[in-house]
Parts: sequence; C-alpha cells; structure tokens
Amino acid sequence: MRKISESTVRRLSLYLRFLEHFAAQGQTTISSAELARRGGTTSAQVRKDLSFFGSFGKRGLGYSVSELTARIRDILGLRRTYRVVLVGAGRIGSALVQYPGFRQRGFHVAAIYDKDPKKIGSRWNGLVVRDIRHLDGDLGKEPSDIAIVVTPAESAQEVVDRLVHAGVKAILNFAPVQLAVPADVVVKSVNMALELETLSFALANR
Amino acid sequence: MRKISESTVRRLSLYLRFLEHFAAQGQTTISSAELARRGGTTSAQVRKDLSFFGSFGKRGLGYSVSELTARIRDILGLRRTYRVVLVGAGRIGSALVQYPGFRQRGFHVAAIYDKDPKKIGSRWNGLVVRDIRHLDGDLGKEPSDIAIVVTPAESAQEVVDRLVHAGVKAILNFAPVQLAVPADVVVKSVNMALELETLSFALANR
DNA sequence: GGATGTGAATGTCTTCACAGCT
DNA sequence: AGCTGTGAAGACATTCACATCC
Repeated sequence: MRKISESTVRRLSLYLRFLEHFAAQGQTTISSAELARRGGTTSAQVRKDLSFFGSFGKRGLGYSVSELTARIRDILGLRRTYRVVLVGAGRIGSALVQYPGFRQRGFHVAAIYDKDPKKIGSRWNGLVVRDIRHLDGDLGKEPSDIAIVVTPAESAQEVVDRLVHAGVKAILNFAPVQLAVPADVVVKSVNMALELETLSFALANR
Repeated sequence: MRKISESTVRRLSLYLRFLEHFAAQGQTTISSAELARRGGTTSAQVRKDLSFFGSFGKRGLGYSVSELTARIRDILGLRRTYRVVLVGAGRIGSALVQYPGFRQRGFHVAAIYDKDPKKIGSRWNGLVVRDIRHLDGDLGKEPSDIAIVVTPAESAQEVVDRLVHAGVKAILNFAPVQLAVPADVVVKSVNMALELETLSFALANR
C-alpha cells in the first residue's frame, strides 16, 4: 500500500468519531464539507484522505454514514478487538484501565503487570495485578498485539525488550524516554509534560 | 517571529530532556549528531531547529550543554512557572495532579474543580476539590494562564467557554471533542483512544 | 445542481551539501 | 580537522480547481 501519513490516520480517527455521532442522530448521509467543519479541516482534505483508500462517496450526494463508518473502521483495523496488556500499576495506569474510550473501540485491557510486591495481587477494575515475572509466560499462552507501558523511565526499555521478545508488535508508551525497538514493532509515545510545553511555547511567543 | 512548526517545538522539548540527562552525567558539551541519535532524528534537523532561534553552537566543538539548556528553556517559555487549574476530578485528573513531570517543569497545579457534590471538598494531593461555580471568581483573584480540561465530552465546551471568559489563554484538553475557542487561545487536545487507533492502523496495514 | 475524486499548483518540512568558524 | 549554520534541493502534505458523475 502507498505510504499513508500519520496526519491522515489521525484525521480518519476523528472522522470516525463524528460519523458515530451523526449515526446516533439518525443522519444517513454526510458531505465532506460537513465532516471538515467538524474536524477543523477542509473538504478537499477530507476527500483526499479518503481517496488514498478508495472512493466511497456518491457525487452530488455525499457519503453514506453507515458505509463510510464501516470503511474507516476497516482501514483503521477496528473490525477485530485487541487484547492489550498494561505494564505499570501506577496512577496513569489506573486511569487508563478504566478509560471507557478503549473498551468502546475494541481495545480490551486483559492484564496488568507490576514489579512492586505491594501492588501485585491488588484488584484493579476487576483485574488482579500480576507479577511482571509472569509476563513472558502469560504472553506465550495468550499473545497480545498491543501493550501500554506506564512504568518509570528507568524500567521502560527493559520492559519493552521483554514485550518485544514475547511477540508484542505495537506499544503505547507513557514513559518519558525514547525507546529502541526492531523495525517491525510500532511505538507511539505520549508525553504529557511535552504537551504542556507546546502550550508554554505558544504563550511565550506572541 | 517567523512561524515555527509544531514538530520543531516538540523536538526542542525532547532535546531539552536529553540535555538535562547529559548535564546530570557531567557532560559539558554536545554535538548535534549526538542529540539527533538520542531523539531519533538527523543532525541537520537538530541544527535547523535551533537555527530558527539563533546560533548557539561553536563550529568544530558543538554546543555547551548548560548554555543550550538555558536557551531552549527560554525559547519554550520555561523560565517562569505556570499556575495551572484542572477541571474535572475524575481518574485522569487524579493521575495528572500527581504527575511529577509537571512540577519538575514548572507547571504547578494550583486548583481542581468539579461539579459533582460527592467530589467537592475531597482532598487530592493536598488540594481541596472546589465547586466549579467558584471557577470564575477564583480566576478573577488569581489568574491562570493554563487550564487542563478532563471533563466528560458533554461538558467540555461549556467549561472551556468559562475558562476563556476568565482569561485563560492555553488549554490542554483530554475530552474527546473538538473545542471552539477564540484565535488568541491555544488548545492542545490529547486523545488516548486515537493514539491506540494509530497503532491498530499500523498493525492492520503491513 | 450538487458533491465527489483527483491531477496540478502551492506551501511546508526535511535532507543535502558545503562554506565558514574554531 | 571537526562541527556548525544555512541556502538550495528534494520530499511530503495541503489546497485549488475542475472534469465527472449521480
């Protein structure tokens, strides 16, 4: 497939959210202009984004809400559900486990690991926090495509190495470090402090 | 000032993190190539990023770690500290209040608001959750440049309107909605589900 | 008539490559 | 010699504008 830019993928996710909203309101058809208005972009951008994957609209009419929803879910790989393991039973981990947005989208947190004996064994949203030593064995029995890493910076790379070794192919990283992974593994890093810094930059430069 | 791209600002944040790391190890000088290696980019990119703001290096030598640190902190507006108010005393809010990365960077969470009577009055990391009705009055007495919005999607726009009215100029938004604000207010939205979807896209398209 | 799909034009970001200091 | 700083080239992303089809 042609190389698709990260921004296109992010916009598709947004469009999907809006489509679900429109569907809930009983709207059956939608134009690129309307999607653009909602997403803070242009109608040409919407059509271009979609055009990388096919032509889903009807000229003069727009797009069928239900069909476009299905196609985007397809494109984003959201037909299936994903088993997600979470490593690090700290505060952010705790918030993420219960985040309803994950479940709704088919991301199912199946296990939580930590190395702190004080945390191991405690219940989190119906899941028992397991000893990180079981990580490899567990993943051998029940593989997981996606892992969320919420450990301190110091332990993140080591955890990631073990995840990769156990066959995890995609990692959402909240630890403030640059992670090294093989080429066939995808890492997406989220760094709250960095987001705030883009704001302070904006405040300082006006 | 010339228009600086978001990616440049994000990379500067990263460089800053690496510089602090190098400083902690007693390293006094650093090359663009070394910063690039750490940040997963190229030396030319590093030099270009910096060149928008001045020339901080010495040819043949590289950059002084301490000087470059100071300059980047300056550029990012990190000389001062920021009072941050947090709206929404849910799980993500709870995690953020205690996030050490904020404090370290000079972002000081000064107040938390919620509208749920069950939450109002409870203590969070030394702060008492206040009734959102006091938001406008409080900000009148003690202004805040930055707010973090962690409310449900439905209430986010209303909260943002009040924040903007009370003079907040920068908003970090965790609610999964597109927010409307005046041109002089900056919004940065973080959406966890969307991050996971970029991963599922990557998994589905290989 | 109305909205899509898409080449072409424009704009933005990244990489190259080398002159210029130290 | 070594590494920065930066125009110029190249790659990539967005916007324009219009032929095409419902």
